[in-house]
Amino acid sequence: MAENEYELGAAELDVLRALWDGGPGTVREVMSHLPARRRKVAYTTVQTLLNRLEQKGYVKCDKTDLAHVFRAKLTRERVQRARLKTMVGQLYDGAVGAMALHLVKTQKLNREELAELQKLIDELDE
Amino acid sequence: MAENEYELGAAELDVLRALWDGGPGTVREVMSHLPARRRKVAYTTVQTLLNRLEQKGYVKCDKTDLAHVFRAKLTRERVQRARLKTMVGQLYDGAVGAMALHLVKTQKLNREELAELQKLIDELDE
DNA sequence: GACATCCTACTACAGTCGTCGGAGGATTAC
DNA sequence: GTAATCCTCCGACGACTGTAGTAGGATGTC
Repeated sequence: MAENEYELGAAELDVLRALWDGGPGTVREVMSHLPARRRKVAYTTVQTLLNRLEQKGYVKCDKTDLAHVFRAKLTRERVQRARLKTMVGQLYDGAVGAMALHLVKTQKLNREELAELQKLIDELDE
Repeated sequence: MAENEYELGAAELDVLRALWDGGPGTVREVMSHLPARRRKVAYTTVQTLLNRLEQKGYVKCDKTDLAHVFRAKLTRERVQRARLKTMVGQLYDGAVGAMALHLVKTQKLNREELAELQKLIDELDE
């Protein structure tokens, strides 16, 4: 169960992000933290998404009050890591280096980002 | 239409990879280049996948011979780039630097990969 | 020419995802 | 206390995915 970590659709992921960004909250609160492009979905849609997320183990739900309070169970980092790993396996045959290179090369890092990356490399390098 | 570039399921992606890896080929040839874990699917499954890929514009199909010959229309790089971009948007709020950092930090690059990355940074840096 | 074989076309089916509506219970506002 | 609200629960529906079976045409084999 804890395996299929990356099995999240785009809408589910947006809801999870709303939880990460806005902290725990009710359906309505979560809805208000959705990214703009997703803001116009129906209340019950968000509710459904939240429930599915709960079933999948990404979210926990406190049902003591009338309006249930949802809270992310997995951190953003955890999900990021899993997705990264999936992608490196799917598109780079597991070659992390190739993916990193490709990322830096094609997605235009600015000077600061490059510097930071440089620093990280130096640290790892000694 | 050319938009939903990343809208590929895992199985479809594996088929596309088989085309990238093995070059153009018939259903049967493509099947033989599938990654081991996907090797046991039925012939017609691969056929269906290939046809869907064609409908989506990822693959072109030469129908002159009895056994049609399929060929990838998009390069691996193109798809990688699109996926990277999607992911950076979905999970890093567009912060490419953060994603690069995270990738390098959590997915364990070896010494050579670090060196290569270093070289790339140097090049970009001047 | 009859049979085995290979290939395509079409259909199907269950599971997931995104989306919501309606029923009906709880709370609030008069 | 009655109406308006808000919330949850449940069911649904269409699109997309993964998977595959079947019909039937083309080809090769004796």
